[in-house]
Amino acid sequence: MTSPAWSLSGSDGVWHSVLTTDDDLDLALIAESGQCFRWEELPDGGYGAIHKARRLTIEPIGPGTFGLSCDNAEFLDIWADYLDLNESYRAIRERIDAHADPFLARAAEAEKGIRILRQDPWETLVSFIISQNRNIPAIKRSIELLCEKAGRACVDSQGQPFFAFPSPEEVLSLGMEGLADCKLGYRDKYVLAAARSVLDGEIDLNEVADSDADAAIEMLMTLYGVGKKVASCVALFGFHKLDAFPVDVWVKRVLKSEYPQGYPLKAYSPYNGVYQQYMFAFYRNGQEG
DNA sequence: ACCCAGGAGCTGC
DNA sequence: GCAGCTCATGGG
Repeated sequence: MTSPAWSLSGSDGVWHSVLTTDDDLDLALIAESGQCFRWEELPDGGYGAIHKARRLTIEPIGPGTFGLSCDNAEFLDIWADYLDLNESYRAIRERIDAHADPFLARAAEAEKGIRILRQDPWETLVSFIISQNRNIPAIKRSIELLCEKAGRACVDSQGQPFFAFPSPEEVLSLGMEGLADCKLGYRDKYVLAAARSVLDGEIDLNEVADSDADAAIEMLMTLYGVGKKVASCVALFGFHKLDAFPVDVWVKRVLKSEYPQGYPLKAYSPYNGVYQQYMFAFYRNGQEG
């Protein structure tokens, strides 16, 4: 390993800790990437990110510099891993050959700063089951309702209350009646079934974690209400299988318009999921840049 | 009013 | 097997 592309300093009088990095890190692009549903934009340009039973406030305060609401110890323990800071996304971008694939090069340049967060597998599974057939505001609303209804009440270091994502037990104990308040529509039975499958051991999330992208997707697809698209998203965002390549309507458009001869999945392994994120964002954001 | 978003479950080949 | 339907649901 080379030396990390990031470092921490102590309190600057305003923030508890300050992160400095020269790798790709754009909070707005991550928040809008569709991979996470519990990031909230704050009035001062920062973001509040909820992960398990913790909440981080992070705000850009200069080039490659970010103010943090946590201390160094918590950042090293939790958030450096969550933000996947030990992976160089610049290096992943630089593998793209701009002559061979000018479109991907353009997309990656326009969307550089996206990272694949290391989110909780169970939370990601339920979130993407909820996501099917819906837009992001609707997904966020349902997830918040589910957390309020079944998650543990928590308070962050600044005294702000929030709810943790409910465990499989907590979801199961809600039952169909409790889930009805979460505006899940017909997906309620899928969410309940996922909780049962995890608790029954019908699916072993640790085994999914130990598998490669294709095997992980296959296992996830055995769950009721989980098809290939949702399984690929869960593999990529919940199990950090960077080679998983979710195909949704936007990516279908990309493949049809930009790669009529076929997309070189083999050549881009094991980073297909990262490149998918650039292309997805580039098309969805209207191919600016 | 209308369009958008994935998966299940069916039909017909 | 697999292509092509229909259904269920909530938000913009």
